[in-house]
Amino acid sequence: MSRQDGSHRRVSDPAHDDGTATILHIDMDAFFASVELLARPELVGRPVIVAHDGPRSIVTTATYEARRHGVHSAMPLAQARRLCPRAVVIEPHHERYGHASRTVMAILGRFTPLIEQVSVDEAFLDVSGATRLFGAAGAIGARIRAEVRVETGLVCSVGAATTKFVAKLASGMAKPDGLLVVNRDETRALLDPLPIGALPGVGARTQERLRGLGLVTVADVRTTAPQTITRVVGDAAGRRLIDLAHGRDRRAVTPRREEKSIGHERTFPADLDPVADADQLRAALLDLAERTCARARRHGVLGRTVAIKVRDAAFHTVTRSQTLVAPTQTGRTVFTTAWRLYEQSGMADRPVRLIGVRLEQLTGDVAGALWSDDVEWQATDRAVDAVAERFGAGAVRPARLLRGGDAAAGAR
DNA sequence: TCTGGGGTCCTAGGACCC
DNA sequence: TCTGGGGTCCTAGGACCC
Repeated sequence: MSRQDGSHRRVSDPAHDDGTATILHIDMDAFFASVELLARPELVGRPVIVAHDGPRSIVTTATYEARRHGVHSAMPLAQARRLCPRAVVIEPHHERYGHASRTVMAILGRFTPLIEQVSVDEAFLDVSGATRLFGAAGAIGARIRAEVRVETGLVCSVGAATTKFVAKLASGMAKPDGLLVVNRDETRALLDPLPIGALPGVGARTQERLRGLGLVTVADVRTTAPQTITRVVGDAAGRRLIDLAHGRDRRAVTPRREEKSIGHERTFPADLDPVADADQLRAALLDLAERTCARARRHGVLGRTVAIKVRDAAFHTVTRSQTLVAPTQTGRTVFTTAWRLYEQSGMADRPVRLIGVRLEQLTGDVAGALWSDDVEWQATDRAVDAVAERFGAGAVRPARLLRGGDAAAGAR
């Protein structure tokens, strides 16, 4: 293994890279926070937290200065503030992240078309066909890091290995601002001592269950009888875990994956009373349905199943879904279905903390929509989309949302 | 400490069909 | 009259990831 670490200006040893690593994982460091610092350079070196500032917010990203105080992603903002009172909290700007992300992905595209973007700040590259032009994976990783830094002012870490899983592991170990190449014959030695939580798919629950079997490290998983493991974590998960523990991971880098569902959800700043705040609740659900469908239309997909999610004051969460006779991308239809599901959910008499809508079973078959009974709304939706395109989303909104006014808008 | 919002995948039971 | 097994679809919930 060879590590290039920005802070020490150590250059990775090209002789170490034996060419067996052909998959790269690129992961931006503290992405949202770093993008914000580009616009606020005076904050560089200070603890910075990116979070929407609400009573129930969580930390989206924190700079390493803030992380040193124990702040991390998904932590309640209130707690983060206690841990690091001096931290500057910045409101997220998703358009900026999207823009930076596209710039980074374009840089990656110079090396291979085989790019699988996992999220705004993360991607896998299969460079097996690019080494003749650009050298081994380690060399490509180093170039990517340099070009990203020069052209965006942002820092990323890169892992290279023979499989996706190990490449991702390597980028994580290289952080911050590093590069790590793991050759094939180094894989087992790297994996064996790691805690089982390092395996993708092993979260808190699974870790607990495996610990109940006395399994602590990846080596433990590798050397345990498969049935023992599948018995506690299920068939599919168990088999995958064992494979990963052996360093086996046949998942290919797949450039475009089709989306399976689209949805929106909202947590209210304070719980809504099902009776007194019924209008607000309806307005919120309609807004979520409209936004979900606007996105579906933009993506050219329809959903056959409408699903809702309701979370009560006690954080108890329930989902309900209904499959329609014909797929839809019409806000009105999704809203009516969703509202009915809510009323029948058994949650309709309790204070609501969160409500959400999701379109599932997506199909690109627009012809299917001709059979649906919401034809008359389709023209309206198209008109709304056209105005939104010219004047920005929110220029046209259903009357119900205006009436309830800024209660609904303010909940965002 | 008090828990966001966007998703994916898996499991399990029941309905229904052959 | 009671009882198969397999396959597919639908629904609910849970775990997990970024």
